[in-house]
Amino acid sequence: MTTLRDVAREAGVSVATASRAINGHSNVTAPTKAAVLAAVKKLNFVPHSGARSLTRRKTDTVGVILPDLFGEFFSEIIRGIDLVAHESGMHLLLGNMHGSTHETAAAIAAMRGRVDGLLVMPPDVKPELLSGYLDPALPTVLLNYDAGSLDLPFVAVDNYHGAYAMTEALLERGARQVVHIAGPKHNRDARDRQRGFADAMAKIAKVRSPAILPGDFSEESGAQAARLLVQGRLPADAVFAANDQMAVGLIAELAGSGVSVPGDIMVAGFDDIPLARHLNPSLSTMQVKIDRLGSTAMMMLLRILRGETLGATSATILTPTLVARGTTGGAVGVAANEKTPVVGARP
Amino acid sequence: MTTLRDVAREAGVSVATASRAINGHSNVTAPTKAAVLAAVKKLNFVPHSGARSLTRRKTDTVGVILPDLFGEFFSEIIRGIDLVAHESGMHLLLGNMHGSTHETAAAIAAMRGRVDGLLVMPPDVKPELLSGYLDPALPTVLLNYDAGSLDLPFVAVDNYHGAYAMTEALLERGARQVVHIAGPKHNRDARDRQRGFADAMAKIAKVRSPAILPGDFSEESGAQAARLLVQGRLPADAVFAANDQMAVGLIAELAGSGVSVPGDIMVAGFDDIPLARHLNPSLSTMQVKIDRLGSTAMMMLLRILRGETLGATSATILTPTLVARGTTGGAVGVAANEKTPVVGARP
DNA sequence: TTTGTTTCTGTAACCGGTTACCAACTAGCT
DNA sequence: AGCTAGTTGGTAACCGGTTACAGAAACAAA
Repeated sequence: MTTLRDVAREAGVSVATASRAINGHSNVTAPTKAAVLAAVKKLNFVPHSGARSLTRRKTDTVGVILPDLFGEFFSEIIRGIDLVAHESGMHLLLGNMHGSTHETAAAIAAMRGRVDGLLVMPPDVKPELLSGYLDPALPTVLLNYDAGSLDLPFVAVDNYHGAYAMTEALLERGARQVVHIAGPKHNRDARDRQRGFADAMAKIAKVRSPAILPGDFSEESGAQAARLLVQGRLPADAVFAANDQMAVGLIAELAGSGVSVPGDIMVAGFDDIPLARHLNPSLSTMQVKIDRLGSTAMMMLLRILRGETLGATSATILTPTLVARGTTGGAVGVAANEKTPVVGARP
Repeated sequence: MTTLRDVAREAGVSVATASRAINGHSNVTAPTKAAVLAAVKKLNFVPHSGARSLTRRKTDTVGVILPDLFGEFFSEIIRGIDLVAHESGMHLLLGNMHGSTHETAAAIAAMRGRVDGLLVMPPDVKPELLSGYLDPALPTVLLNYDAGSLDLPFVAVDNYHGAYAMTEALLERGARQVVHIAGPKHNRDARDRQRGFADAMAKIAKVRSPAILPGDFSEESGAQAARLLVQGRLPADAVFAANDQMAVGLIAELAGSGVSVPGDIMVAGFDDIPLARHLNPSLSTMQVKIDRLGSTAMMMLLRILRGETLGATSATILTPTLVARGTTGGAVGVAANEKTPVVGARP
């Protein structure tokens, strides 16, 4: 393990000079600099980032704390973050709270001294608890979490208006009896989507208490909802699932029961997972550009780290866009402009 | 920012004692320890991991260097790694070479002093170059890369035998003229799969030079192969695509041209991406348990870090398993035991 | 009381860099 | 030559922890 002292000795200069030569400071003569760089090459010296960040009080790393790593949602977020981070020469330190609220505190604490800033996605953590975990001295941007009372910058998805818009679209397509499959009760996204649905039904269709079936975002819970629908003979001409996964399970089960989609029942989801466009018929859904969630948050964090103040942009809300496809009779098959992009080195 | 000295002063002890009390060393009296811990709580002290790892010469972090972050392949690898890392209290530092061979060196160098070990996936880097980039003092396990001459531990997928087995299965199903859609020329996985295909054709069907269409792992290149097939009137009763993505593109295009799958042509892929089972008909493929790739590599790295020697297990090869589904006439629809698992907090 | 042993705590060096501050040297000028 | 201004490079302190070593305190034995 060669250190800076080794390089300095080899080049016949002091450690200070060696450091300055390597970091391109001006006060080093050309020959001295050359000698140092030669020594660096000869000894194969690579600076020790840990030591460097200790003195510089900068790690060039941001911590990313996610509730889980399962599925394409998180990989897209990470990709979005990485895209921006990479441009600025930042590294990503991954922290995973593995679904446990308790581990959130540990994950955040473990980041101290390792990162310059934090990107945290704490879906199930109560705001008052969260603020206790966070270090006020460490710049933090929240992911997919409306900070509300806390005045922390955040990026979130407008689940409410997205659900409202989708419900509206279903009604416009002629649906009268729209059933909603809800997500987990404690989940904010799920609750907002349900509210958007209910409000749209009340305002537009003048339906006071629309049918809402329970679900937990899993495919299986979608299938279960389908069974309830069919066996319970619940009158419905459209189903709006709180996420695509459940819509997928629902459709498969409906097909098994001989119910035609969209002929008998229209179906809509939320998220636009890649699978959505490949279903037959393809799934209508609210498209959330998940990578944007990550890249936007990262950009905000970078601005904070540069000392800028965010002002109004400290609360960024991304609006999902409606994608009408086959399950609402909107389009059939895979549209030409909807191919998935080339996937780098994916074997 | 409270430091250990602050805590020591508050508790009226020396920094050494404070450090020992916090780290649970035995040689601290109960009252002293209590005083220190009280000070820790009062000042809200969190140890600075950067400083700590400098002296301990241990970072409790492993670097993960991937060629890209796009798609479910990488997220599954990361998840597999994290699963094992988390159990051992290890953190993950993400490095992305963004497809550029040149950046590989930079990404690896940037890890020095930040990590205890490295997990590297360098699909397009030549072995002789790679060994130049790597620091022999830093324990490293290669992902999805047969180290060959280099004697580095690695985990790889047996692409050759997987492709062989799939080709064999197609022939057993009655196919006579199997066409292969190859992956990128420079890609090792792609080449191995092609070899497996060609060898199976030669050995089993006694076909010397079977038809091989070019591809690049993208959906679009699968569609293009379909066009070649249909317009070029290439005689074929089965197509084996080097990955699922291409199979997906192929099937969509064939359907558009009125070719029935598996009626006119059987189709098989490789990887078993989640989409595969949801297609209609569902896609027959070689299942690669991608998360296992990551978790196996991480376990190997942990053993090295603990000072164990890997011996024979230093080269681990994962065998893909054949999943016969609809596109080879194997099964129709989604089998009951093939539902995707519940997806944590995915909104 | 003195000595030996054990147990606890403090001092200071160290991890591997960065950088403030100062000394030495060069060059330019009177 | 003598003096100042401007460079260049060295010494040493520092980042925030850990830990080897030594010294102090407590207690038992002689």
